[in-house]
Amino acid sequence: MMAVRLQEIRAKVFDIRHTFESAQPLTFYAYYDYADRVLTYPSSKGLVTAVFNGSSGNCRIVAHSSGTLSAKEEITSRFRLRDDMKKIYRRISTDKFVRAAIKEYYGMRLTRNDPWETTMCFIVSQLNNVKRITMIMHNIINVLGSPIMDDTGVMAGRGFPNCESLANATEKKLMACGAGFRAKYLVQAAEFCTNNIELDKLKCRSYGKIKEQLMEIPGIGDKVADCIALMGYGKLEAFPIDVWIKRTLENMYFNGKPKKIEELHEFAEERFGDLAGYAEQYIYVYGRHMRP
DNA sequence: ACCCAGGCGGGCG
DNA sequence: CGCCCGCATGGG
Repeated sequence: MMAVRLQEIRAKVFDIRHTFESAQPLTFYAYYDYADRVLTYPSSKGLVTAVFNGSSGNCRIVAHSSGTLSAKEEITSRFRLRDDMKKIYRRISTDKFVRAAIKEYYGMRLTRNDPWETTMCFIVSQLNNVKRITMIMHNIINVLGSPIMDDTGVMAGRGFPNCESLANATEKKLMACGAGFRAKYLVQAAEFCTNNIELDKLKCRSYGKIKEQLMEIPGIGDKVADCIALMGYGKLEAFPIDVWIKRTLENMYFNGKPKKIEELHEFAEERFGDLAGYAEQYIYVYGRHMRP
């Protein structure tokens, strides 16, 4: 029996529950036990497990992972624990509404995710709900994912299938996973990425360039491209505008008057600048919480 | 039975 | 261009 190497991380202004409930890619394929506070998820290099303890924004994390991966670095990066939340809150607290959202969801972080996984997650998300998105992602992983071994060589789970695997999967197989009309987009996007573009190589590009490239991929439009830029590439200036954000912005800032997506992008950029993505995530969860 | 869900692509005026 | 429609499917 091999000794499991545990690593400890301490973080301020971090709430795993708020983060996990905020409908980011992790929500769709990780497993979080609310009673035991244990999070388990497959990453590209192995299976990661972490236990979260703490309250009022102070968090103590004990993590370990299979393979060569450093659990500490993985968790720190995945949950953006190097971000200075106090500073971010100061910057985006432009009004009462955002301040209330921060108070309600204090410690919620944006997460960093693999660009390809994020792409699939948000194609699946269109005209869909979180519960079903989660179900579909799990099905895709179980049917097409590659095995991940634990330290003793036993299969502990499956990792997200790469774009070649999905390009070779049939639309029918993805329909069987519950993807519905999005199955076609998933296969087309996988084929496109296999043949025309290497998503990891976009990491060093600017937000604008990344969004432009992503929108070349079939099944990806303005909103999904911004989600991928934000949560897959960590571009904090991205501001995805879905029906909820649109409705909330119109209600909170425009007296309920309908606005075009383009106008709302300009509004967000001007108001929240290069931290618009954080503002969006707080407005999103709070807007849904306040459901009209 | 109906309506909705973190949109997108295609077709039409 | 801008607008409108269909798209699969499970849960309220």
